[in-house]
Amino acid sequence: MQTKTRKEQIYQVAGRLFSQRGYHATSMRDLASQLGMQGGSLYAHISGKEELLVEIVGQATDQFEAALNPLRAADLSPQQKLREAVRAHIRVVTDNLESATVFFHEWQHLSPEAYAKVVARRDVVEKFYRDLLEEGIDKGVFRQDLNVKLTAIMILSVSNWVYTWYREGGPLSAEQIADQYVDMLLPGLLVQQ
Amino acid sequence: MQTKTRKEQIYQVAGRLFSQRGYHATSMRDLASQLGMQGGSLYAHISGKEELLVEIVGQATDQFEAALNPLRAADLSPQQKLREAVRAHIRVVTDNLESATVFFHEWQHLSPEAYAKVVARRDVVEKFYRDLLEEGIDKGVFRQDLNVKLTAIMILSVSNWVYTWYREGGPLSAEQIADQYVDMLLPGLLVQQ
DNA sequence: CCTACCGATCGGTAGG
DNA sequence: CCTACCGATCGGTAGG
Repeated sequence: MQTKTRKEQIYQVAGRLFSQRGYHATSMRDLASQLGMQGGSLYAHISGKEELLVEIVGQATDQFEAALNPLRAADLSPQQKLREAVRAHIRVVTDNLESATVFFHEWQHLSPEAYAKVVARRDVVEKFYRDLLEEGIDKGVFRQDLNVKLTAIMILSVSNWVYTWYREGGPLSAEQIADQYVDMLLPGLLVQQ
Repeated sequence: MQTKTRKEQIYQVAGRLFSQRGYHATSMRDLASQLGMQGGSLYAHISGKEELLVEIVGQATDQFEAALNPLRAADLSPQQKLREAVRAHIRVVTDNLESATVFFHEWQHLSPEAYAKVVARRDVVEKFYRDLLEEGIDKGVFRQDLNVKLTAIMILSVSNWVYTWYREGGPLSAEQIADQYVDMLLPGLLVQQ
């Protein structure tokens, strides 16, 4: 296991600063000084400030996709698949709190091309939950009268919002948060027994 | 009904620009030009850039308090009170989409003193929901094993997150969104019949 | 509300 | 990775 390349170090410190102060409020000199170098020296490693934002937001999106995609074809009941999805989703948020914060807060400040790509990849995550809900409806597990789109947004709301309040060392693990959320949400989704 | 004062116009345009571009990415000259004046002229009306942020965030907080506080002592069942609270909460978000966006995105960039005040006022809103849940538990309506704090955060999550996706002219009104959310959430909160 | 300006700082580059 | 620098722009002020 090699130590981090200088480039990865730069991304990491940029993620921390962007999440704390915001993208536009972080100067390249702030970033450089935290890395023990001069402002201009950063450009030996990166092409510009926006590369940092593109990279951090891209890393976060990668993580969400890597966490959810394997569940698409998983052999689980809809209830169990929802539980595993929310667990994985919240774990991505809590394990990558800084890049998740940058992802949710700063992606609007990307250039139009990078912005469009992120929108498309966000839509994939939302579609994952819509497909999951529709699968559950087809199987007779979830209520037929669900508003699939709004329900997917509800699941995303609670899972994403974790980035605003979760702090390491808090009383609940990512799994515990997810399980308690799913326990509260499932009764409203399931058909009456 | 008097037309807006110049100061109110400045706050409004600042809210729009801050919500679109972010606080730090909006220059006082951008703002001035949208108002048909020169950059320096703004300072005849306001003390500085931060006054704008303080004012916009303060307006949003005022709205949340004004919407929820009257419900504290309302003579409603816990279920109905929850429904009215989420309706009012989401209505504040949808009716003030720009200042709500600034509130959720930019309040971290306030000076330490202004920041502390906003934190305190956010805690009041969260406490409103915790009190509501505890009242429902005491009355035997909500489950005794609810994690009150996490449940309050869940309600805040879905209600607040509306700012990220709601657009005027969409298929659902604030009331419809709120009602569908509450319909889905209540079964998980109520004691089994 | 304008003109003209202030010092400070910005992202980025040239040349080593 | 550093020194030294570029033009541009920042928030804000003085004086009218």
